[in-house]
Amino acid sequence: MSARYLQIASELRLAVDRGEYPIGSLLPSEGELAARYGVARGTVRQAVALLEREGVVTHRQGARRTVVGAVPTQSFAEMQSFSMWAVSQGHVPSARVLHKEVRRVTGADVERLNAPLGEEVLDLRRVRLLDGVAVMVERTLYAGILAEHVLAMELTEGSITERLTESGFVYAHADHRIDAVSAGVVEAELLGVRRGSALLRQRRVTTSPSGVALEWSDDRYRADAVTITVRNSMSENTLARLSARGPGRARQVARPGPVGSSVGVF
Amino acid sequence: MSARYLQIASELRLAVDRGEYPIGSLLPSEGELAARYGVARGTVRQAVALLEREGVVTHRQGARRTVVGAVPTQSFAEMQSFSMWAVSQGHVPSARVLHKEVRRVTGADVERLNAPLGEEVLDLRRVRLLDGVAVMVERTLYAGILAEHVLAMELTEGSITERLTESGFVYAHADHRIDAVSAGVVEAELLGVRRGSALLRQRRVTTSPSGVALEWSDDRYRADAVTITVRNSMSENTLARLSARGPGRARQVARPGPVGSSVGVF
DNA sequence: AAGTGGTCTAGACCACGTA
DNA sequence: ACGTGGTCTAGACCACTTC
Repeated sequence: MSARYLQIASELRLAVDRGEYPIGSLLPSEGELAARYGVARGTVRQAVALLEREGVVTHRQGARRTVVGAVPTQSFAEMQSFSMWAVSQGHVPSARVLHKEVRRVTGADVERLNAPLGEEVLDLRRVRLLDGVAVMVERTLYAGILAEHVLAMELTEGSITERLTESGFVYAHADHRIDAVSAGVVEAELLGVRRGSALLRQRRVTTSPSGVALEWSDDRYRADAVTITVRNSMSENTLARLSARGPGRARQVARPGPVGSSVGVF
Repeated sequence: MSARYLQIASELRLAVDRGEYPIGSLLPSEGELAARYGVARGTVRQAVALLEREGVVTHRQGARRTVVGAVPTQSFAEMQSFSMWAVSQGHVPSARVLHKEVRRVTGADVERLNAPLGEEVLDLRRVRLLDGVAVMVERTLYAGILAEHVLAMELTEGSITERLTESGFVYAHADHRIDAVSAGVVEAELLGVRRGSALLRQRRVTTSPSGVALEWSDDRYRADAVTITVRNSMSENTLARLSARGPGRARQVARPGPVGSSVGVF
């Protein structure tokens, strides 16, 4: 049986979805909820803290919590895996392999993917399709410990992440860097768009619970295929906006180079 | 004086930055920290929970927490305000006003900005500059209650958000939708890039603690000017990836339209 | 088996918002 | 002034990891 505070959070979440607590209305007080569910106030606080992190309610010290609505956040796994995401959205995902190679991390990888120089990795490049339409080109470097597992898999369908999870690898953390790039010749061809058109790029480093990096990836989406959403709040911010040419304190944006040029071969 | 758990979190964060707890090392146990700081274990748990949400440490039930490193997250205010962000990064922000008008929300706004039809708003469009270079075009709709305050301000420098905060308006929540678009003729001209080149678009709805929307905005950055970063974890996810043409369950991506076309007049 | 984090209790006092 | 959330205590038991 799951923890009591998770049950309470679920019940409250459902009640919000059902419209029992309409958007803009106030949640009952912690004391009242504690009495209603027969638990200590601390347990209720765990439940509402969870809803707050999910963006369902807000807090203002001294006043009751306000319902701000249900949010379309996804599980960590769905954010990590294109396949799992696609299935959860009712689409049929697939892939076409472009390149597959075990090698060591080079200088170019360090810059592009933040991967540590010299590490042995599996370099996998694929085109990803949604209901048969190419929407993304991805390049993923899998850490050495994952390489043999991935190499043994069918790579054109199903979720690599899901199968790695079943093999006992746990993904715990991910850092995402999101920006826009222009499609190069190769990408334009693969995605069926014009050269130079806008792509949404998501670069990601995923780590295990003990902090070991498992994957470095560079995904480039057709601009019309996806939108990434983030919700943040005063009490909770995992977002940052960075100058593209270095983390601040410098004048590096003072004279930007030409924009709209090709980003080269993917 | 700030809360004890915040002090403890700060001390631990500094200790990590100083290298006292190197990346990959284990944090002392909760019991030990409680003894060291002379507080109850619950207080220590509040502190480490904060560090966990910030992405500094991970958790694994039964094992000590692992240090995964310091992260460049920004305050909520810095994410909300271009000016405050720029200053914090060591740049000089400024703005040029393109359009300023009090009017009612139209159908086009609803689609573009998720604003409620018919609401009275201040429509402000500006070009934003970093150290004198145009890097972003923004369109912001300010809720009626903010309009008179904003109209009374100097709009070419300084932070509107900051001044509204000083006037007592509190920003508590923000929903961000991030994608890539191609520069239209007007945007290309304003930003000094080629027509059709990639822009990073960030659309945002900001709400007060009581859930009332204060601002709807559409910011379009030169692709070479900024990167947005997000950190998420298994226990904490505020991220979602959406099909651009509706929230899933549909076949709407099956036959995407032409990509790379102009997005029209900003 | 021992250590550690996860959950929960029952109570206390303080800071803030509302009226 | 009162209600409500924010913080903190001291102790308990369980689930999981590690040895």
